[in-house]
Amino acid sequence: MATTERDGNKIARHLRDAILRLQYRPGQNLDEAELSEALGVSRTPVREAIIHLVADGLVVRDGRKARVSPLDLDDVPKLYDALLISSRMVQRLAAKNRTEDDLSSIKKMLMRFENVTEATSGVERSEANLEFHFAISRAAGNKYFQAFYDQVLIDTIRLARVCFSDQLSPNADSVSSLSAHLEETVRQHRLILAAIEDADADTADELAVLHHKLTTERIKKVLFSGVFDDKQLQLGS
Amino acid sequence: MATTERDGNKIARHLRDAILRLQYRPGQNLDEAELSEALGVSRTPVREAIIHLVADGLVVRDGRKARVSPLDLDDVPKLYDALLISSRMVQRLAAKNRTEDDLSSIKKMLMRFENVTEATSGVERSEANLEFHFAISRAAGNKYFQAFYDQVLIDTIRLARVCFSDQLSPNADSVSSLSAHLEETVRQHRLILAAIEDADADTADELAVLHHKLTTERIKKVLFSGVFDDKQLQLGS
DNA sequence: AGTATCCATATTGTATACTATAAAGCAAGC
DNA sequence: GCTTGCTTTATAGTATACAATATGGATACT
Repeated sequence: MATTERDGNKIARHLRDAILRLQYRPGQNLDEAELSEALGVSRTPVREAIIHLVADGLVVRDGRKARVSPLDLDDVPKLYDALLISSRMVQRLAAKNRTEDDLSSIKKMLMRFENVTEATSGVERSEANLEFHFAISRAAGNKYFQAFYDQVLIDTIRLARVCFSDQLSPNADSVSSLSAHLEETVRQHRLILAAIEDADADTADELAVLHHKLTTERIKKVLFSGVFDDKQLQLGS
Repeated sequence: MATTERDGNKIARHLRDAILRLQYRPGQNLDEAELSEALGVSRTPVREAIIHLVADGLVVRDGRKARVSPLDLDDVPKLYDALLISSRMVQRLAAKNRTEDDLSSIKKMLMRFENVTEATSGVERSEANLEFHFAISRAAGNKYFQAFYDQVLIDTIRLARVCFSDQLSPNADSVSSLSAHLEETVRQHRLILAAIEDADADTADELAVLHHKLTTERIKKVLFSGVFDDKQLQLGS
C-alpha cells in the first residue's frame, strides 16, 4: 500500500503533510496550476503527486477535479470499527513477530512522544503518536494488515485534528482534561510496548481495546459536546 | 483505496488487467518508452498509470525502475492470514449492512460465476469469482475493510493464477479434482449469499472460515505437490 | 590481469506547448 | 420569464522536447 511507503517523491510528501496538517482543508479544491506555481515545479510532478494521494485516499476525484478528501461524519463510526479491529490484529501480530529492530524502533517513537507531550503543539503530538503506532504496524510483519492499519490511523489522526483544531478556544476545563488524557495515553503506550516486548499477544490485544476506548471516548466528548457551531461541523465535502 | 476504484484511466486499467492476467509476469521490468509505444500513447499517461499501480501494490519501485510486483513465497502464509480475517469481517459486515442493491449485485455475480464455471478458461473463472467477492466487499459498507479485503483478494487471485497457470500440464487427476473443487465453491457461494440475505452474521462468518479452508487446501496441494520444477517455483523477483 | 575511473548511452524525471473536455454564461427561442 | 443550446473560457489530459542520473563498458593504470 502507498501509505506505507514513507518515500514517494518529495512533492507528494509535502502535499501529504500539508493535508494531514489541515493546511489544505478537507474538501478544498486542488488546482494543478496553482499548486505547481506555489511549489515552484511544473504541473507534471504535481499531477503525479495528486495521483499518488488519490490512491492513498487523501485526495478524491470529483469529475476531473481533485479535492482533499472530505471527512464524512457518517463514516466516523465505520472508522472506529476499523480502528478497533485493525489495532487489535496488528498489536497481536506485533507481539508475535516483532524483531529486536522493531522493538528499538517502537521504543524510540514512544520516547519521542513522551518528550513531545508537554509544551508542544497538538500537531507535533499527534505526529509523534502516529509514528509510535506506525512502528507497531511495521513490527506486525504483515503488509496487508499494515496497509489496513496505516490507512485507518491516518484517517483517525485527520479526524482528531479537525476536531481539536486550533479554532476551538481551549478553555480551562479542556486543558486539564487534555493533560489527564495525555497521561493515560502515555501509560497505555508503555503497557503496549511491554506486552509486545514480552511477546504477550493476548495482552497486546486487550490493550488495543483499551486504547481504542480511550481514543473514542475523547472524540465523542468533542463531537457531542456542542462546542461546534454548524460551520465547524462541516468537516468538508 | 485504489483497488476499489473501478475507474481510473483506461491505460491504468489495461495495465492492471494485463498484470492480473500474468501477461506481464511478476518481477518483469516495466519500460515506460516500450509500454507507451505498445499502447500507442505517450509516456505521460503510462507514467501516471504506473504510479497508480504502485499505490495499488501491483507494481513496485526498484530504484527508479518499475517492475511488476513479485509474489514472494514467504508472504503466502501472511496473505492467507489476512484473507481469513478480512473475509470473516467483510462477510459479517455484509450480513449486517447489505442493501437490496447489494444483494442483487451479489446474486448477479454468483450467477455469472456459475455460468462461467464449465467450459471456460481459468482466467475467466477466477475473474468471475473475484467479482463475486468484490460485490460482498462493497456490501460491507465500510471502505476501510473493503480496501483491506480487496487488496487481499487481488493478491490471492494473482497467486492462484501463478500456481494454476497454463504452463502446468493438466492431468486427468487434476481435472477431476478441479471439477470437485468448483462444485464445492459454488455450493459455498450459495450458502454465503443466503447468510448475507438472511442478515445472519454469525453464519456468514463461519462460512468465510470454510471458504478460506477450501482455498488454502487447494493451493497447498499445488505448492507442495512437487509438480513444479525450480524454474516454475521462481514466482518473480 | 584485475580494478577503478571515466565516458557514453539508455532511461527516468521535468518542463512546456498543445489538445480535448467540461462548466459557465449568454443569447435566442419557446 | 424560463429553459435550452451554443459559444467561450478555464482546466485537466497528452505529447514532446529537454535535463539529470544511473548503469555498463572500455581503457588505462596499478
